[in-house]
Amino acid sequence: MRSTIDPKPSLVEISADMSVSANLPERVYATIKRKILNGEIAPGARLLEKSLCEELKVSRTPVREALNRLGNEDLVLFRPHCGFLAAPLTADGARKLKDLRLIVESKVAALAALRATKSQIDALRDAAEMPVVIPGDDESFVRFCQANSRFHLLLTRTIDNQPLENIVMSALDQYQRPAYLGIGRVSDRTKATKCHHDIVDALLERDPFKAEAVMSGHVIGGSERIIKALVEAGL
Amino acid sequence: MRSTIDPKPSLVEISADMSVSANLPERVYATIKRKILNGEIAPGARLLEKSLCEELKVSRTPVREALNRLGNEDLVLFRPHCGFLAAPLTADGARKLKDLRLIVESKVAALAALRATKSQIDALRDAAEMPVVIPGDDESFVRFCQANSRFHLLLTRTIDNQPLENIVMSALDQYQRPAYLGIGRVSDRTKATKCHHDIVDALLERDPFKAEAVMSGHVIGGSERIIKALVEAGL
DNA sequence: GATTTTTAAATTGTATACGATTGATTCAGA
DNA sequence: TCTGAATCAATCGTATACAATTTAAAAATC
Repeated sequence: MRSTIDPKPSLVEISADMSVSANLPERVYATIKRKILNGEIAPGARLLEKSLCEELKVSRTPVREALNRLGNEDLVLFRPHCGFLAAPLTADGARKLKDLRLIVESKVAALAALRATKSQIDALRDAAEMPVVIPGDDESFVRFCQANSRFHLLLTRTIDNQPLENIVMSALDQYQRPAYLGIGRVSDRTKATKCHHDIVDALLERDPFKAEAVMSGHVIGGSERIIKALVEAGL
Repeated sequence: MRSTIDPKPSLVEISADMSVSANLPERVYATIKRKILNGEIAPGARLLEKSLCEELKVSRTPVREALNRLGNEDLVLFRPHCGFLAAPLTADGARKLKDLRLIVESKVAALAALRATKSQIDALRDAAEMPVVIPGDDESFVRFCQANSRFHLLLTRTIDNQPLENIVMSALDQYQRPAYLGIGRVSDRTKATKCHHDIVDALLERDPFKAEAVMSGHVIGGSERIIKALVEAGL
């Protein structure tokens, strides 16, 4: 995410309303991003600058800026002289995303166990509980994903490191994409809630090893299912 | 770094010659980046689009694209309607960079111990040796920094994960900035070389815990010196 | 002399125009 | 009918023009 001098909002929290307020490039960025994440723009689809301009009623300048920023987040690919593509969804990509999350988030959990304040841990406990998912109800599933992202983001925030937050946010965004497309869309609410609470417990006990181990299991567990589903879908 | 479909070059390796070849936005990006990293553009300095255009003999479009990309790497800050600033150099920023490197690179080392192939480890052993630094000779110091970055990047490459590589590259770039400005510019060649060899040994022994521990020490050791120097410089 | 207001210059924000490159379609030839 | 080349349309790459905003400087007031 591009750095601004003013406080940087969390993507998870703002992506919904962002597309109506704020300045032009930000709005365009948020809109295209949302369309890619929720599958409105299919993986691998070509992104025509002109179409996006007409759709969003803006010129090419802010559209190109938005596409460049999305390129930095690996949500779109860029090929010189050929334009932009929505990033394809592949099992290999999901595997790499899992590795990235494993590396970053497991260690984040460990460090959080050493550093998080009591009030931060309290906030995490509140965020640990995952909402119920009603089968067939998209809304409830979206809420589930957002609640999960929120917990992971809140945990990352205890480290107080904006670039780190951006990395985790970006990974979580990408992580949700298959699910939004109906691939590997299993929400084991009980298990996720338990993992989150276990992590909170580890923080309270100031046990970095436990925090790291639980987080590793949580990341791997969730990812394996998605990777498997992607393989089965022939991706 | 922006994703292209074609293989992505390492910044450390190409930053020198990049500024003459390649396409326009890439060239502009590489040039401005180099100027910020080596201190030619001072930390906190305002980056006027017009000046950069005149200097590089291009229009504002590629310059703005480059500045946006540098914003994503936290090398420039962006304030709406006020333009871009070269990121200031602060002790707090260095602390956060240390945390980021600690989180990412320590776990990269651990994972590398589990996954690196024999030939990758051989390549790392070759890259472990750091060149001598002749006091007062900038060239030799630049070579020292590049050799260090190269080792860390090569280690990261064993994970085979482009976004991860980009994160480490970006962190290494920022990490070098104070040194290029003459702040905390101590090159303990012997110590660095030993750390690198210890990591290689850990990989050979397939010992993720040792790899992680050595890397943690290496990152913290190097950073502490720089943070201390920044504090003493009143930043 | 300090502070506020006004005014003007400079800079960024956005749109658009033009040239370069690419990819697709058509037409000719085998 | 299939292959290949040539042409054409569409899209991207870059530059530039104009509008909106800000900063800073100068003047006026306290």
